[in-house]
Formats: sequence, structure tokens, C-alpha cells
Amino acid sequence: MKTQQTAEGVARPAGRPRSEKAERSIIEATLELLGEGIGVSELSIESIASRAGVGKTTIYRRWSNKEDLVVDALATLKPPIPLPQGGTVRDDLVTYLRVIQEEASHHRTRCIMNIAMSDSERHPRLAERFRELTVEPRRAVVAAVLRRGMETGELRADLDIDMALALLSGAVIWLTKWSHPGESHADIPERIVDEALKGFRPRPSEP
Amino acid sequence: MKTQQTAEGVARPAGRPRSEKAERSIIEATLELLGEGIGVSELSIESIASRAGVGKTTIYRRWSNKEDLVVDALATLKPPIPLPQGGTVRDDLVTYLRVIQEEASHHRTRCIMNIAMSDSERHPRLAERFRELTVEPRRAVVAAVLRRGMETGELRADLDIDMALALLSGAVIWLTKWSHPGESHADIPERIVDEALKGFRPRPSEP
DNA sequence: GCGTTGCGAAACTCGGCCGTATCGAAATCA
DNA sequence: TGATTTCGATACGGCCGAGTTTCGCAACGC
Repeated sequence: MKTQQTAEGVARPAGRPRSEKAERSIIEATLELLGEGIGVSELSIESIASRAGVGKTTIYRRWSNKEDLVVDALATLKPPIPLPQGGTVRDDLVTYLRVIQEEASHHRTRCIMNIAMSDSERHPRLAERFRELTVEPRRAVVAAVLRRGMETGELRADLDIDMALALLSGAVIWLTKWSHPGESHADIPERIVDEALKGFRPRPSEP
Repeated sequence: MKTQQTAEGVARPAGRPRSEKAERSIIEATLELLGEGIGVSELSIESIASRAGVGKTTIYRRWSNKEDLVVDALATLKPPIPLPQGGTVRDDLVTYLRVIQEEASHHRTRCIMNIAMSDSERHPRLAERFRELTVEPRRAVVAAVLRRGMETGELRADLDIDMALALLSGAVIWLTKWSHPGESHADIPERIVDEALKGFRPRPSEP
């Protein structure tokens, strides 16, 4: 593996350069297959190569094992801008939960979510990457909304932010998974947020 | 397959009867393997037979495919008595969440939970069975506690029970999955319940 | 004893996938 | 032009598991 010097002085390997297009189509094929419900363990290099229109060699030249490839594939998942803030805390939260609910209604998102959830025992690196890319950014956004509410007085000043986040996020996931098939889901974000804001106890001064 | 008549007049197939012991050990081996983190797709009939000390024939004679076997195995999961009720609603809820949290700390329970969660796309029958056996009974117990609180006045009379359940159950799952590794989990049930009971808004009359 | 069925073990065929090697063509630079 | 590397394609040996068959033995009713 000799190297060559470009005009800019950047070392570059001799010979034909690797195709970025091939690289992208490999990753896209991986995400496609995962999004169709193929689990990491059933995911075969051959199926990825075939789907990507690429030789197996081209994959093995870049990634030495399947997990590395999946980690890199997950790394390309950019969480869509989640929150156009601005209204009351209640409205922002409802908007946000609606985004999550909308995502969870897509088969592809749900499959990738499942991988992150269930393969976390066997593939800690996958779980770690997923949390870093998807969970944490969103947690941060909602935490900011909650903190704003605590400052303006719309929320309790002694709110336990971690628990509040868990209550809201967990409820959406839970309902997506376990609510009865026929039920309507349209107003779920509002109902979750309102129950969480009001609390379960009676509010003596606000009938 | 001729049949014979017993003294009680119950038809019974001729020849050596099937061994109930073999059947039980097959199912137990299946649950063991699933509990060790083997996913449904990686679960091989050969590994089950070997673990159960049984010939493959004995398995194929009873179940025509893997999914049927796993469904039957899940069907033997009896949810442990979940709630020794009696105190305040708050205490009952904390106790209940503690049970869930305790279960979620066992590797076996977590693996089986993962299967129920993530294979629900590809194996609807598994998800259905799991909900029927595990989710619904528990949902019913907590719903009863909440209803009692609504009657005694400890909870709001217009509480949205479905959302309350989702907030509480979802929060535990969420925290079990995504909370940071090093964090202490000891007081999580109390914190969840208290935040849910108080609500996020300030309570004007209760400083 | 006899017919029937279940048992565990082993052998078998078949297909899928792994990871490597090889091929001719293409892309890049000196 | 020649050296080097990558490309997609294909073939290869090897492993593993599916699902079936066979075998000798055990358990049942008659």
C-alpha cells in the first residue's frame, strides 16, 4: 500500500480510490433491511451486498464484522428537527409527543427502535450509539422545555426532570406497544400531557 | 392411529403414550434459552433438543414449527402474584412499581420482555399471547388500585385511567432501558409515583 | 406374545451463509 | 505505459441448522 502525494500534500493511497457511492449504498441497504424487520442476527452480508448491488468483497474491505457496519449505519440516522418551540410548555410537549407518535407509526422507525431496545443486551455498542444519537438529543430538548416551564412558573419549581421525562416518553412508547389495536390514537399526546400536568391527586383550589 | 377405549370410555390412542416429562423439559429448555438472551430467530430446534435431553423427533412430533413451540412456552409463564394491596394508593403503586423494577433487574425476565417487545412485528401471535398473559393481568390490578383511589378521593374523580397506567408503566420501562448505567435506581418507584400524583403544575393551595 | 406408538440417538440431504480467493475490467497516479 | 488498487461477479470449502429417516428399545392395550 504505497501512498501518493496530492498537490495539497495530503497522503493518499495509490490505485483506484474507493467508491463513496458504493459505501453509501451499502449503508442504505443495511438500513433498508433493518427497517423491513430483519434483526441484526438474521442480517446477512450477502443480502446486504445483493440489495446494494455490490460485491461482498467491497463490504469486507471496509468493515471487518457485521456489528461495525450496523453501528456505522445507525450513525447516519439524523434525528429530524424535533421541536419548533415557542408556545406554552403544554403545547410544546404535545407537539413533541405528537412527533414521537408519528415516528412510531412508521414501520421502519419501529423496527429500528426495536433493534435498539432488544439487542442492547447482546450488542452494547449498538445500544450506546443509539442512545447517543437519538435518545439523548431528544431528552435534552424536552428537558429544556421543562426547565423553561419551571422558570416561568408554568411548572412546579421542584419538578424532578428525570422522572418527568421518563413519564412522558415512556407513556408514548408503552401505548404504541400495548394499546389495543382498534383504539383511536389521535388525542393521545394531549391526554398524556394533561394527565401529567394535572397529576393524579385532586387539586383542591382548582376544581 | 387406532384408538383404544379406557374404562371411563375416553378414547385414547393405541401404543405408548407421549411422555409429559419430555414435553415439560422441552418447554423449560426453550424458556431457559430465551432467558439466556437467545432470540427467537437464533433459537434452533437442535439446541432445544440437546438442552432438554430429547430427540429432535420428539419435538417435531408435537410442534410443527418454532413459533408454535415458543407460543406454548410463553403460555406457561405465570405472572407472580403482583400486589399485596391494602395501604394507601400511593403505597400500593410504589410497591407495584418496585415489583416491576425488581423483575426487570433479572436477566431472564429482561430477555423475555425483549422478545415480547421486539418480535411483535414479525410474530404477532407471540405479542398477543404475551399481552394476554402478562400485560393485561397487571394492567387490571393497577387499574383496580386507581379506581379505588378515585372512589376514596385520594385520586381525582375524573382521572384518565388508561393514561395514568401508561405514564406509570412506561416510566419504569423507560428508565430501565435508558437511564445511565452508574445511576442509582433504589428510589425510582417512589419518585415516579410522587411526580405522577403531584403532577407537573404548581399546586396553589398545597405549598 | 403381538401390534402399535413413543422414545433417544444417529445418519442423512438440503439449503443458506461465512469468509476467502480469483477473475477481468476500471480508475487513479507517476 | 505501467504499477497499484478497487470494482462486481463468481466460485469455493466449510459450518450449521432444518426436517426426515432409520434403528433398537420401551411402554402401552389386547
